[in-house]
Amino acid sequence: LKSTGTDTLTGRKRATLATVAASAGVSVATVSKVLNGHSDVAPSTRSMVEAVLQQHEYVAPVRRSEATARPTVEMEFDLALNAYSAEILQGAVDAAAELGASVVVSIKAGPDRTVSWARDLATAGRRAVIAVTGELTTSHLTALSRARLTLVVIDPMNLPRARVTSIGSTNFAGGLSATQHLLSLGHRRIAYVGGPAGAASNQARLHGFRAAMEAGHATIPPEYLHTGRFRYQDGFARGAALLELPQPPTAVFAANDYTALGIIEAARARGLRVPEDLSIVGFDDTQIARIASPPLTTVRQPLREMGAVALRTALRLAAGEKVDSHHVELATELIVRQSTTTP
Amino acid sequence: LKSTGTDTLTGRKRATLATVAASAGVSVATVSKVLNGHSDVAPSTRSMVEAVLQQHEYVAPVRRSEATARPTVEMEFDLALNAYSAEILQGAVDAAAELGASVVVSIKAGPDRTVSWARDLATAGRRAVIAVTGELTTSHLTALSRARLTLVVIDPMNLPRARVTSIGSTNFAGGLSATQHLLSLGHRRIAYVGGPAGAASNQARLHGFRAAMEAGHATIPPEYLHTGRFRYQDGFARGAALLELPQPPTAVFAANDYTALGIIEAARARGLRVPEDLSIVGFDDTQIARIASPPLTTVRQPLREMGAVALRTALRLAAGEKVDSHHVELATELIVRQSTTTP
DNA sequence: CTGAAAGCGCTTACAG
DNA sequence: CTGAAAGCGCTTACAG
Repeated sequence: LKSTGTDTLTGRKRATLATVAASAGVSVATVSKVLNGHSDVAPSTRSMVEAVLQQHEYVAPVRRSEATARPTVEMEFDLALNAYSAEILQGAVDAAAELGASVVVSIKAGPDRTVSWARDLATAGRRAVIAVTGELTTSHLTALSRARLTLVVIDPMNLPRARVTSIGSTNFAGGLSATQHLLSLGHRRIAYVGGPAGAASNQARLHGFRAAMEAGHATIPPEYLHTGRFRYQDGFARGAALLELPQPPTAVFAANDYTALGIIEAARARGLRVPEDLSIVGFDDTQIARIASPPLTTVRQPLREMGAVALRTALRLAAGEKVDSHHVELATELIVRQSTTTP
Repeated sequence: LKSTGTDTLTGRKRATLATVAASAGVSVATVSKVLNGHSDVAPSTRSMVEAVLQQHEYVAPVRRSEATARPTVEMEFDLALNAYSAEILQGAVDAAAELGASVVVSIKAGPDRTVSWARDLATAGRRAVIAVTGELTTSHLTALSRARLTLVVIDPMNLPRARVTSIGSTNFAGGLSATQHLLSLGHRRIAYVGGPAGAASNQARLHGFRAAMEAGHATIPPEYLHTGRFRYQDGFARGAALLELPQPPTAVFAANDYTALGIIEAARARGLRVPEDLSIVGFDDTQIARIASPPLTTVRQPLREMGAVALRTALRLAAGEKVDSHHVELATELIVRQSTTTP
């Protein structure tokens, strides 16, 4: 006859009003009033009860309507939304629609994730959290696991040591094919304008670049190697610096499309033509690659599909199913447009 | 001691398992099993009970957590997500975060909205729906009003005759200032590459263009007027056509940024330089305007703020508050960058 | 301001 | 396959 109240994922019992009341030395009724913000509770009692609720990690019970009807996943973006986020989100929303699920969008605000943040999400009935391109901190992970929320990360900035499920793409292969493309056109002086030195995706792209250059017996002068933050401004500034060099590159591999567009503009501002005077390859194949002038040769990341896979994986994990692999890498593909030609 | 179970909005009693069981002539236990998909129910009983549930419009009880903690708004985009949607969404999500609300993203899939679609949203606990740049059909409105859901539209394609709350921007003033800018640079041969002929925002921009041209005593040859669908390809195709003309324009006002980028590329593909050989003004000031090559002179719509205002208005209306006006227009502003110069 | 107690809406182990 | 009944977790009118 008893309902266990057991959390399916962790096996730990969920705190009930009764638990909390006993622990706080008050009646269940009083705890209920505190939870509902009723005014007829002494301030001192209220704060004491609130502390005990915290301590027991009380979460409102999940109703069937929440539990079955429309699973909801929180998709959290680290930065302002843009064409890149839009593609990933599109994939997740499409996949959710197929499964009858919902996607809530949020944008990381505070400096770091707190336990109460995660608990609020659990209370609001979220099944899982998908973090996009975020930096995974220990507090982030702790908060989520305390709240018993499933986490899936897309293209994380750092590779977490804990066993976190992540979705990425074949960045090394992408860097390799972008560079091989430039080499095969006859370029030898090729620069790389990358992302943050610590970013996992940037490292993989850089190593792909290096591997192709070595295989092609092309040297990389140190002044051809730049880091950045995946932004247009980085491309503009680094691109300008590269073009000032006594021996400027004839081609640049940019670590993403925004950076590539910045380099295009740096070239245009100096009266140089792309691709005649400078070839540029980007990375991502967001919408901006197609509408750039000239249209950008770039390495396609299947962003929509990454969003879709993340959503499906998150839901599967939240339902207690196993997934084959804790890290999935989808294939990248070189898309040749008009920003590259022979030197 | 009784809890009313009354729907606060309609005053109608919500059906409970007991109601349904009595009506179906079975026990409460059986209804519960049907709802939870347990296997120990005869198929005939199951389908009969399901029919009665339907008929009584049974909805699972709403928990405190759903009812108070986090109001949720459904934001529905008519087309695939892009840089434009991203800006609006960003504004809505930021405003929601301030109010402790959540934004669920969906993308219009089917040809038209059904009553069950709206009821599903109500069942899932949505407080309101925000429709972005959609075409408002009667069935859309009927479905929402039947489900007693608040609707706010952003930049709708058609001006609904019913009293719908809508958020837009000063498109006429924007079209005017874009054109005045080109005229003041000395241009006389100015073309307009617009959106759909029936789109309200396009009409207002076109009339702003016309008003400025008339005031400046500049004539508009009919072949300088084009419609489109706000897409890059439209700009590319129409731009190419304009440049083929025996008497090509020296400047083009494009009805949005995507169209403007298409025109830039059409010019570049013909060996023309922007702005030296052709000046171009866009509309929206999405991120792509800043990263275009050259950076695009454009009319800024405060897209983020439009998203924020829509969200706040939707929540206010859903809470039963009155709003001052059923149509709000936020101010546009000309942003001069590098795609315009003297002819 | 507090809590005992009634009650609500739902679920479930079990008897038939 | 069905339902009476125990029970869970929560809320609330009311007595003190």
